[in-house]
Amino acid sequence: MVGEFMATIRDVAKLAGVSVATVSRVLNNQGYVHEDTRKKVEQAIRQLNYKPNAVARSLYKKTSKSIGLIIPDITNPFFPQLVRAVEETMYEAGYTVLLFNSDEVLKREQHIIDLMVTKYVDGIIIVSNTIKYEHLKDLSIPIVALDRVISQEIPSVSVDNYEGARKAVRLLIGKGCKKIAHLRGPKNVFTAEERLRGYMDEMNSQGMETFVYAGNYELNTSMVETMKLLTENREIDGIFAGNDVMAVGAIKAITKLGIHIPDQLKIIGFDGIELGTVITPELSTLKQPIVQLGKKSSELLLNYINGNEKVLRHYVYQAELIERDST
Amino acid sequence: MVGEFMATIRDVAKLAGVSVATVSRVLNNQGYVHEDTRKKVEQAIRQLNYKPNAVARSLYKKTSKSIGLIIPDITNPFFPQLVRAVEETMYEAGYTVLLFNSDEVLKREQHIIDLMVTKYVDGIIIVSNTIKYEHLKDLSIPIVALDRVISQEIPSVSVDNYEGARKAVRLLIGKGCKKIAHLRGPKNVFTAEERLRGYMDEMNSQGMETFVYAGNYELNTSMVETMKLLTENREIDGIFAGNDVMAVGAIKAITKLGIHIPDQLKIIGFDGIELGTVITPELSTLKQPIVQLGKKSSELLLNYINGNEKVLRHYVYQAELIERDST
DNA sequence: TATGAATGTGTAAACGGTTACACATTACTC
DNA sequence: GAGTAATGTGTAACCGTTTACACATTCATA
Repeated sequence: MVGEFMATIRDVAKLAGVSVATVSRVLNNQGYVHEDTRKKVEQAIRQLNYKPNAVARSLYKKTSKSIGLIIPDITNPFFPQLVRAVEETMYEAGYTVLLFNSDEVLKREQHIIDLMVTKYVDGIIIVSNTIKYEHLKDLSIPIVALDRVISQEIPSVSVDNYEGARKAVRLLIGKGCKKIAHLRGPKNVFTAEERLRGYMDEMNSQGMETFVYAGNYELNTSMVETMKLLTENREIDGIFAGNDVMAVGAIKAITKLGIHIPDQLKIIGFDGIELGTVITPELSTLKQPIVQLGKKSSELLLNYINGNEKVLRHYVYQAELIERDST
Repeated sequence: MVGEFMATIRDVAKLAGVSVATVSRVLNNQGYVHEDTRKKVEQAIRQLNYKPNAVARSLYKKTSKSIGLIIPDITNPFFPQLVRAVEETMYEAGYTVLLFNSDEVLKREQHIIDLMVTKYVDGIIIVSNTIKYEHLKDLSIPIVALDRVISQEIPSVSVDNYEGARKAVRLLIGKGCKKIAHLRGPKNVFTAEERLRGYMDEMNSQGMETFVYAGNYELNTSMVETMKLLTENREIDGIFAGNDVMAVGAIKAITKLGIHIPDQLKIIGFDGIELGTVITPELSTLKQPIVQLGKKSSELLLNYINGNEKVLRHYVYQAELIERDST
């Protein structure tokens, strides 16, 4: 691998008996280089186990072959797959990813962005509800918003949460549910608001009464809230949870209460994380194409970095209804 | 934030009417700077919204305030917490983390390491069974092995899998299990081998017959294998699964067969991932101090980077027995 | 008051690459 | 065979920092 001594381009040049410019040319495969010279240089490179210094290159080129990925919290089961997809795609394109957990704290996000600017990252993928266009508009590096659209001016890759929610509700109705509650996600979170809106619109269009319960996309509060919901309102026979994690929490509560799923009560989640297939009963859900989201956002960012993408793009995917045992 | 124009140290110097050396001195808070001069410089810095260029700094200092983190796969539920803890600790110390998923493919790991060397990362934390001391010995940057010990020569932070396994088996025996099977993890994986060894030793020391079934730390194969195990050998009344994911797979299979947990069969896992508390019945397990592992490995690495740590250290944590509903 | 230490500042050379430009040489074209 | 284009190579400036060194000035001490 690499020992204490690291050869520089000058060492290679000396050994090969050429100038550094020539070495650089063979390295980057550009400009004219005589075949014999190239051979000599390649030989010297091998002999010294020379690897061009990425930092020096960055300094001159103002590019680092790395991108920043800001997510709220990798511990949230939605993100590992997303991160994996991004890392994978970027790695194949020769880019390194700098990972940051922001907890959606604006101050922290801003600090992270400043940091990345000084490191010459070539682009940023961000998942955030707190950051707004005004915080980003002066930035000179490409940014894409992932999973949430931040503003019309920032390219994005996301899922149609509204339509997905309507599909979820429609399924429950189709299965004969008469009283359908919604365990909503946190306030001011884009995806949660959209899913709530979808629920409301679909319910209203069917002339059904709505029951909305607070939640924050987390398991434990969802358990508590479900307990409350079911004791307060015993005729509820369908629950649309704001995400799979909440649905799993709800299932725990429901099971604890001795209510049978899906006979007495049907439940559906949103996201399509693995957890849903692991629990009993397996969870029906609206599956987001997580890997595709990660991949597409990476490709989009790469296109912007390379200047291929000239117009602002917003990609929207549809969530896929996956029916399993909970409905 | 940062616009198209990025001020350099020369711009600051010019505006403040001093030399770049002086600006550098106030920036790094070292050497003598007259109070009045410092004021002027700080004023200029603010005025230009100047942020020192990390890349240029790296080039000269041969340091990047970043570290590499190589894990097999972030998608494996053990890793998100670990990654979070590392990122957190590093961020607080002013370091950025470069994340890589290696799938434990040696070629890829080596390539990643080469890449990091050219990027002047200050250190590496690696989780790997494939990489060996010989691949690392020529490296001049600090490395620490996480979750697995690679060799005596590489500092490490890990868990006592052997003793943990013995504790798990002892619990099952204490609960009255007569025939205890082990769903083992993948061959040649350090943690899996240690847990197997713990199982064997504890069983043998109690004069009990052993039943070992193959597995690879994954859910689906675990389900299949459990089905096989229970049809082949109906008297099994205790299962020690190599990790929690396998335990969850086993529980699914067991539930499907209509066998009641924990009355007819008890099961215990290893890891202490969140998943275990989410399923029904909640899983008994040997909880690894995942956050501590991440934190300690980061601190250890930082100490090596800063030259504080002079002797090679191996930290070993004990897994904690957590009894829940599956036993 | 002479002298050395402490304080304050600037110049220029690194760090390790890339590339504009200049200068040769060789290959075509008519 | 002259003129032009294509090919091949080197020199040196540049990217934006840090720091060794030199040089001044001020301060303290005997």
